Amino acid sequence: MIAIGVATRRSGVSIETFRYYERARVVPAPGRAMNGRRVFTEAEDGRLKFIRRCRDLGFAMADAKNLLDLSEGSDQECAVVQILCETHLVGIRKKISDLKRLERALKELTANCRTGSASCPTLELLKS
Amino acid sequence: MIAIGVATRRSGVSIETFRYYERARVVPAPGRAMNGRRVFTEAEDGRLKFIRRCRDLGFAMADAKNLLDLSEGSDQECAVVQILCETHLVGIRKKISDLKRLERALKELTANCRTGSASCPTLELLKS
DNA sequence: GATGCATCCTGTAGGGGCTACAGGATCAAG
DNA sequence: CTTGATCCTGTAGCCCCTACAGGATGCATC
Repeated sequence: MIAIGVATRRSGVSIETFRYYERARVVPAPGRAMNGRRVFTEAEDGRLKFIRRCRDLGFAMADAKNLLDLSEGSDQECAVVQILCETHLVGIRKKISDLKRLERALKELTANCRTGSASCPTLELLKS
Repeated sequence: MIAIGVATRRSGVSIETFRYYERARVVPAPGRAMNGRRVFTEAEDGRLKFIRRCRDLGFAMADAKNLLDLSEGSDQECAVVQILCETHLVGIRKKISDLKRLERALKELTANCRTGSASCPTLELLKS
């Protein structure tokens, strides 16, 4: 008899977010008590934690759901999991290098930014 | 007499995106020709490029607009610009370190991922 | 029993920053 | 005169929540 508040607190997902997950069919809808409130089983609790962990690792919702499905399937296809993770890793690395380029560009842009000049060199650079 | 297609192609902003900018009042609406089509001046062209550059540097829309306003103001307050850039830089660096943590976590998660095992170690770790 | 607070419910709207249509009108070239 | 490019408005969708409004319960206390 796990209530929504308990389940979500345990997994670190907010109540609102869980309801969104339910609506979006990320996780199957839990059963209901007589009073209409959601009742979570341990399995549903686990699923929520699983999804949350995937999200924390930066996986997209679709990937998270995919991984969840794989983890519940009879044959846990390790190869598929590996591909998903590897692809994600590539994306993360690309983001890092993109941000590093941004960092460099921004540093360069503001390199001449010293108080005291009449017009702002940074703005001048942005203007072209 | 610059048409929307030309102006947006020049700045690298798509037509649809420009119309969104206009709607969202990111840039002032350009004038219209007799036939109802937008007519861009050089100034509007420049603004579009400016915004685009800011976006390329990862600035949020609000910041980009802010910088644009600053660049068109009479006194280009360099200090404000500097603060905006510095804050943005901090955000970028945080994102980089967050992603690096992700990268490490993901690498660790999949470290045991070798073909041939009965159950997928990665999934086991995600399950907890 | 009444009060009060916590918890839960549904439903809807908003956010950021576009993108992708549908369904037209107009223009320029051949 | 026809074709194809360009433009117009308006609306809906994307991702992943978040934030209400407006209510119904549950539980502890007086």
